[in-house]
Amino acid sequence: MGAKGLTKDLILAEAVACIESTGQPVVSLHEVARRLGVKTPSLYNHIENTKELRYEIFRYAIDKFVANQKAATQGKRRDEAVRAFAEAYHAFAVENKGLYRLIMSIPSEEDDRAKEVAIPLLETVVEILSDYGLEEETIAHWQRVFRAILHGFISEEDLGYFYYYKSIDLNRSRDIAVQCFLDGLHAELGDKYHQLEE
Amino acid sequence: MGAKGLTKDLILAEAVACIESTGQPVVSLHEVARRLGVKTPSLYNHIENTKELRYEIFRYAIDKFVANQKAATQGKRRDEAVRAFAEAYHAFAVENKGLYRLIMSIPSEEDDRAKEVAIPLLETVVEILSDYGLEEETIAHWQRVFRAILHGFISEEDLGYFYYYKSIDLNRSRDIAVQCFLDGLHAELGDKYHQLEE
DNA sequence: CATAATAACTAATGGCATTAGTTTTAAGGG
DNA sequence: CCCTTAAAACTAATGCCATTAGTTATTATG
Repeated sequence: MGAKGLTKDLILAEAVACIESTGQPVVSLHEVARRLGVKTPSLYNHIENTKELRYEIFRYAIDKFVANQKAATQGKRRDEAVRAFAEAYHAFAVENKGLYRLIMSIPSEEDDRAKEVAIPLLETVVEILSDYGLEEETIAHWQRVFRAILHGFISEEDLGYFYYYKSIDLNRSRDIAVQCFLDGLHAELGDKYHQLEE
Repeated sequence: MGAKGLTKDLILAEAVACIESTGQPVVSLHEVARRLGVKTPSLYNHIENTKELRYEIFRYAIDKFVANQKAATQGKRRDEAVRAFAEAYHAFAVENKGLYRLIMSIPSEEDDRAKEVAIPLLETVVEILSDYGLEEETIAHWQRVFRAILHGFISEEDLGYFYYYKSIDLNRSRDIAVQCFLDGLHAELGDKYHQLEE
């Protein structure tokens, strides 16, 4: 029915491409329209406004992130899964800077829809920690600790706050952080830890 | 010389007030001018542009943050200082949401000036960790771990990503995170830890 | 009191989001 | 195969904001 065959998916794809190429979590309709060879107002036939587009990109980003994390931890359990998760998390954030930044800038600004979308991300962590046989409340705490470490590290690194001591290996620091988390988790487990490892 | 006695400091103060009241890390010149009862272009007699104003606010925010952290850890050492630092860090981020967000959004975007300004923030952490008698490289790693945990936690909390399991105490999670860090640090110290505690 | 420096202003431009209203396109019925 | 019609894409316009150029007003100082 239309003229140039513009669709919501095409707009989304172009917006994502834009975000990925700039590394910025934002993109203007102007820019997306320019890249698609249409005028800005034409986009409004397919999307509500920038906020909705942002939300759609957010959903896409979460899906991609979750898939990435699931693939990385597939078939792994406990410490091995934790380490793989951390590794994949960092790699995703580095390779998809714009999308990761978007994921980490949306929820507070948007309505509760965004929070719903992000649940699977949380679940990937909870699933791994569930394998340690901890109580649900304990898992809730440690899942927060784990995510705080992962996001905090990549965020500070991305911001340039780990720029000092630049001769000192960042990957080594990250390994220490992850090991610190694992040691803490093992301590929480107490005797149960050794039973698990048998 | 002037007409209404506008100064850079007045503009800065109003911009800060604006950021604090909205909790957002950004403020428009329009808004600042309106609150000061002048027209937007008048601001340009005192500042270069929005970027420079942002930079000035950033400096102010860092100063306030560093003062807050120094005051909180004054006279304390090692674990006690670490815990006080963490507590004060969280309190600052909660009570000065706009400024904290600004601190955590600037460096990567701005030029290297911003990185310089942020050094004292790093130093407050390094000073505390220096008390453990670790090698400089080890301090560099653990300082990164500590800051990652602190920022990661407040950031996820602020974003609403700790919204799930909302019945489970956030402060308890934070205590676990800080204790996890301390345990990791103690393990790094090995035998030296017990010597320090004597 | 006059002047020069500077503050603050008005006017204007350009980028972007958004809306209203118009034209174009193409799908489907006759 | 054409003609209708609904949706797509467009033009025009508004509003918000940053920024610049050029003008007016103020005040310190000679």
